[in-house]
Amino acid sequence: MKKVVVGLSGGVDSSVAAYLLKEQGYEVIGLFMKNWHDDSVTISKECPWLEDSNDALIVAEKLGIPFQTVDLSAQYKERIVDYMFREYEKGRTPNPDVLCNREIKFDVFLKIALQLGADYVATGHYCRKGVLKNADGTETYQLLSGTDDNKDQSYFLCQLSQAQLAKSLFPIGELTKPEVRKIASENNLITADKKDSQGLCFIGKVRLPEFLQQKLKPKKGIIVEVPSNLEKYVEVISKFDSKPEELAFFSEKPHYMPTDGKVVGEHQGAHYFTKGQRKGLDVGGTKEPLFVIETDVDRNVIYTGQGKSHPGLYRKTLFVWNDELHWIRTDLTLKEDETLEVMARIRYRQPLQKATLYKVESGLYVDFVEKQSAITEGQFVAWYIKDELVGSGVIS
RNA sequence: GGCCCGUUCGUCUAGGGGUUAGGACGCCAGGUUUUCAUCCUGGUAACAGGGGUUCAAUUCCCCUACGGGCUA
Repeated sequence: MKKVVVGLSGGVDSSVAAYLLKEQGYEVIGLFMKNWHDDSVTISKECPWLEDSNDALIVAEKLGIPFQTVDLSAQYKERIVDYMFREYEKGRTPNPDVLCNREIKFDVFLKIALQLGADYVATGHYCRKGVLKNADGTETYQLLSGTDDNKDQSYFLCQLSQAQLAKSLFPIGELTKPEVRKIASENNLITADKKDSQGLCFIGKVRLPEFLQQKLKPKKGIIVEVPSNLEKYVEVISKFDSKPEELAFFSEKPHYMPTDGKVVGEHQGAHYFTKGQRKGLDVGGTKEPLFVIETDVDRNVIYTGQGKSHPGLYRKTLFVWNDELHWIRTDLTLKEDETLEVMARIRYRQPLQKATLYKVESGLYVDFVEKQSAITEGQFVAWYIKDELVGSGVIS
């Protein structure tokens, strides 16, 4: 009998995942990860993890499976929280949950599971795993989107490797959220009606500026409103000698100066803001809302533009450096000058966008057919072929 | 120092003898969302101050405080 360790979070999804594995005849062990204790930074109720671990325990008892708790908060702090601070400090916007999957759930946690003698780990992610048989007898694993495309969470797993996928199971990937809840309630799992968790995985909802203030001190700076008719936005019709040259041109973002607009307000630190952000600027009196179009953490200046369609918000092409480029399907890795037609997204739940990948020596261009709003450095771009996530990278 | 104009939610403003004084942006609160954001719904909030006229004044009139034009 195959042994599976399922990460029970205390939510419905992982509860049902455990239930289904049990039904399918696996030997199932429930393992709860505690990764965060500090309630002082979260918005909602205090001690959410205590309630969650209790629920996980009750579910495990109900299913008649062994249950354990592990405390990974040291690793979580080191690999996720510190990474967040480092990225924000650089003026980038990290995605801790993508990292949490790569570094914690499918690394630290996976290793613990294997030590417990498990063949697999399982989670309550809405995604599926495909297996391709190779001619030489080996297998290639696919990360496929969840059947419920309203809940598809493949994006958050975009940094997993073949080795990690090999050891993973996603029991609820074929189900929709309502179906999962139905199964939970039919089997009297107490998590059946529990509200979906939101915010940072394991930490919960936080007010980012307050959270970041633990490490990044406030620093007053100016907010500049850039007019939408700035000369820098005028598209120069240029001739390009090569495709890479053209892509380099379109992936370039405007280099703003405070003199490109007028000062409309003051902020408490450019590194607390992210591109595309509207709330928190505290600047009123405009006809349309102001959106952040650029943050300059060196000069500590935030550049904004008025309205959803401000040209400063849009770009057609982005670039990923080689060392931040990741292929799940290593067999599909592009070589220099090769291209690939894909569907891509730059944020969780963003509808997939038509794009072309173009590999150059130093990295990879992702060239979208439609201009994209708020392409943000530090976030992950993930590309798909049909329903398969084949690779991803950090936007530079 | 004489004769004109302006002062409305935090901000930009609409209005005009009887209005729940409207909107936008901001802010706040919910909702959506396992990242950051976005997005949706709702809420908060104002007639510079003091006198008149009038049944009634934010609106009309007269002063007092902050912003624009001809004049010695």
